[in-house]
Amino acid sequence: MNYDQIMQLALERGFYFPSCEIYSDAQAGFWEYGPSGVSLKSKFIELWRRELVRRDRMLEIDGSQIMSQSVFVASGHLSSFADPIITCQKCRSIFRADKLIAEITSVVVPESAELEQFDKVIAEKDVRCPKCRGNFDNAKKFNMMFKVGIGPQSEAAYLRPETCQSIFVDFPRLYKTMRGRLPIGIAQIGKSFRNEISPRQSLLRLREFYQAEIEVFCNPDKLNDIDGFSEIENTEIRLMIDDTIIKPVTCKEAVESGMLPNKLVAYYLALLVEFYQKTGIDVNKSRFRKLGDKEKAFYASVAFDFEVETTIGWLELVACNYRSDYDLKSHGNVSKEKFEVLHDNVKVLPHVFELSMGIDRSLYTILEHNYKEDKDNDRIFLSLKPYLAPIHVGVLSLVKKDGLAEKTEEIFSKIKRKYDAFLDHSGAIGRRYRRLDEVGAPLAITIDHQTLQDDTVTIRIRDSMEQERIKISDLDSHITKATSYP
RNA sequence: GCGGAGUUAGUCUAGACCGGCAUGACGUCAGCUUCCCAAGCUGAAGGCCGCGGGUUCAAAUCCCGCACUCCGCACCA
Repeated sequence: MNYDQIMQLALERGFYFPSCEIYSDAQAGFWEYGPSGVSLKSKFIELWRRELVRRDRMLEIDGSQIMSQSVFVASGHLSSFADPIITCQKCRSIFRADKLIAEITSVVVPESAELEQFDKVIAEKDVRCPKCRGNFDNAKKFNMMFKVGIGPQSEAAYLRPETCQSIFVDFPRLYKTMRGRLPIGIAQIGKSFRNEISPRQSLLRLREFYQAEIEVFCNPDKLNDIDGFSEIENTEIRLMIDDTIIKPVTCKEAVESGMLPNKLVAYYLALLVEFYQKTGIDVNKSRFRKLGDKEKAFYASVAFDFEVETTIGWLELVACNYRSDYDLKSHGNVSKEKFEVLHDNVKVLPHVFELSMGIDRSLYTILEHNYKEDKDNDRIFLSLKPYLAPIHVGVLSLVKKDGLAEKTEEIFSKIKRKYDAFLDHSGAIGRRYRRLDEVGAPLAITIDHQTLQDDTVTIRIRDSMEQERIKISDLDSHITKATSYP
């Protein structure tokens, strides 16, 4: 399977498609989820809640997507999330001002300097376009945040570039009112917005995208004091340090050998792997890659990317950043709010370990890793985990006549509220099975002539194509058993 | 943003060099038939050929601009 086949399936079966596609001014980097995509996404999120939020007793919030300017002054995004750029007047090529100046003149102007400083150096040293020798326009800041104007005065605010800022901002209230105790995870699912220069590859690089973020607030002096560590100490993760080889190690070994800095980090990396295993992504094709200093985000002191292998290369699904006290300290300074909490009768400013998950990319990977070409049976099917399948069960009449259609509809209405069921009478039965296979429906029940006599139906299993006959009265428990979360 | 290649129905696609009724397949829908794995038959719907402009009696086709998609570069918390 490859990217194009997934794309075609996504378009044909209602997983996702370009936004505003009927208009020619549609912008790149915006995609919509269709019915199958929404269903898959909701189930993925429910699994995330089960395996991370509830398992670790995290607090989940739902914050605003538009946040005030001060938030991003404090977070550093206004200065650090923007690149100083210069445009060649002649060939319109764009360069990073600081990098080009450093390269040509060896004068170092910091990235966050005032724009006039770049212009000054460019004029003094006669810096010209390396491609065409043209002169440059004045330097500009390209900020990846979308700015919005609030109210009639258009006061500056921004669409959040990451969901975690509301978690930091809300931390004092949550900690007080929810009886917080370190370490504590606060989680959020929602949209983030980044003005990417060149969005690419549908769900993989979007300007508006879903994140599932977890910020673990912890006492920096107690990073090896983790209650649940024994639960995961034998969980195997695949670590890549120094961009060399991927080494499968248990979490216990990783901490003891110093590959991971502490038990807290190991614990959450393990939860992540256990979660992804249950999504049906092949974790044997995954790695935690330790980032070098140049690659890390401006706020991170230690960072691991959880990456998976796909047909278009390694894909980052989760950024795991040890943000230390960077965020709470700066929000404390800018807002004057107190972020210290009492832990074992000592006042501490918590540190933060972050798991920032890209949902859209995860969903793409689920599709790709589960896309199966079954040449023997001339079919394509998605071997999705039954609890993630957009449709749990197809409800089919073998033929429409002889009262079978009516009986089928009767059975369908009995289960349609509880399961994602799909009713289908039209065409040959084999064709209807194939359609269900392509959206990954794990089960199909078929109503035939025998149903009218003894109230039994056949139930077909997607992966094996085998069928068994069960009583209608057992249908509910059978489907529940087959489609419930692990 | 730069360079390259593209954009024709839900999906894939012929036609473009050489301007003249937009082709085929799959899929979809209805009916017949069959009755447990994409069978067959009949019929139907679905396109301002990415958008805008220009040349022309006439543009999917030639020219210009733009948008989008893909590849490479750059960028990427």
